Amino acid sequence: MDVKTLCLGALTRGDATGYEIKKHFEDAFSHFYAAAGYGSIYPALAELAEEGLVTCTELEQEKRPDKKVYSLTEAGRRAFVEALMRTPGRHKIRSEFLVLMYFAHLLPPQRLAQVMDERAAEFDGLLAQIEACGGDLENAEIPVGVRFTMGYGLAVLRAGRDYIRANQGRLLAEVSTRQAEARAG
Amino acid sequence: MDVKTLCLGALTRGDATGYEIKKHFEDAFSHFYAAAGYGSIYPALAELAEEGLVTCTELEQEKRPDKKVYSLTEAGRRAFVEALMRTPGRHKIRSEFLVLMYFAHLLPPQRLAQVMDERAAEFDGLLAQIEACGGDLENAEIPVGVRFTMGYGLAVLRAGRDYIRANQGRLLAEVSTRQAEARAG
DNA sequence: ACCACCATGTAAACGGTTACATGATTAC
DNA sequence: GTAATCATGTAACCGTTTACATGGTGGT
Repeated sequence: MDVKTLCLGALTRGDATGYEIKKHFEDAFSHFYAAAGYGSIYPALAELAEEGLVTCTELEQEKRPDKKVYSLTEAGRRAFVEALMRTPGRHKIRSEFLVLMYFAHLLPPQRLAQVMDERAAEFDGLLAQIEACGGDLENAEIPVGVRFTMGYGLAVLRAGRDYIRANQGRLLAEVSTRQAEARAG
Repeated sequence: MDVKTLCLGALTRGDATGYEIKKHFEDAFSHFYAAAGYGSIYPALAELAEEGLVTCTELEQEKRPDKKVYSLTEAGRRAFVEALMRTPGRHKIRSEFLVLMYFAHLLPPQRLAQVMDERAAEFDGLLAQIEACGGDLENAEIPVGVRFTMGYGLAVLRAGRDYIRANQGRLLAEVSTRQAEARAG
């Protein structure tokens, strides 16, 4: 799924500028889709406008730079739904964190503790973000799919964080004793 | 973390060909790091050899194509550990699955059911793969870090699969009634 | 018969990240 | 004063994916 398709999706929620689209990704997608940068969003919007999938209205502002507000066209909405029908719906993970942990026996315990702390803290932050947004999962205002992704995030992030916290001490102890044994011969 | 670094890591486990390295990624990394293809592994190994981080021995085989067995050098091992010390250890997810679910209200229930079934089945497959490899997590033969990633995978994949299974019926029902309401006016 | 496994590589295409370029406002 | 927010865009770089190219062995 490329940034163009993602932008179409963001615009199904209402008109927005490139800047606002990026914020939306950070607010709603951060726990399941690595955010795209401006370097890919702005060119994507320009291309979508050329293809007639979005329209662009320039607004002059006082005390602020001008902004370009994009709106989804009917063709854009159709193209987006078709893209959703076609994509295999893969779930890809690239976890340098787990690569680091996989090679734990090669790293000093201090470094491992740091890496685990950082990840648990990040998961706590993402959990807080989901909990803050919209209050509870029973809120009928929230679209059903959005609620699904929030609940999914809560379930999986908690499982990950709890696993890290529960196994941190043991892993550190085991790595320390193994490395001490290795040094002793 | 690029493919070159990942190849160095794979070679800390013992000498291997490019083909075997890819298999190792698929066996051990599949639930936390999207596999690299041959198109990135073979060039990566060639570059590592040029840099003196690995050595390469060509073996002629009968009834099989020749193979090139790569070994980590001392410099390669140091470079790998340094890379592990430097990387921020990020945990990136790109889930088209959750993007699809986020926009559930735009999709037919049939498609949503298919997408959820596929994902739950994939998670079951990954769980089976982890459970098959090495038997139980108390196995002392398995390096501590490898055991950590296996346990992490079991915890998080189970949480994800269980969440999908538990919410599938409700989501489908809600989407159906909402879409019926929308059609009715 | 057909598919999976073993085994290596190249080249083009594609897409995303990063760095650069600019600059006022508002809140701490 | 310092950081974050608002606001857009380009260009070079980097790395991965995909398609192409080849071909014998072993199992169902």
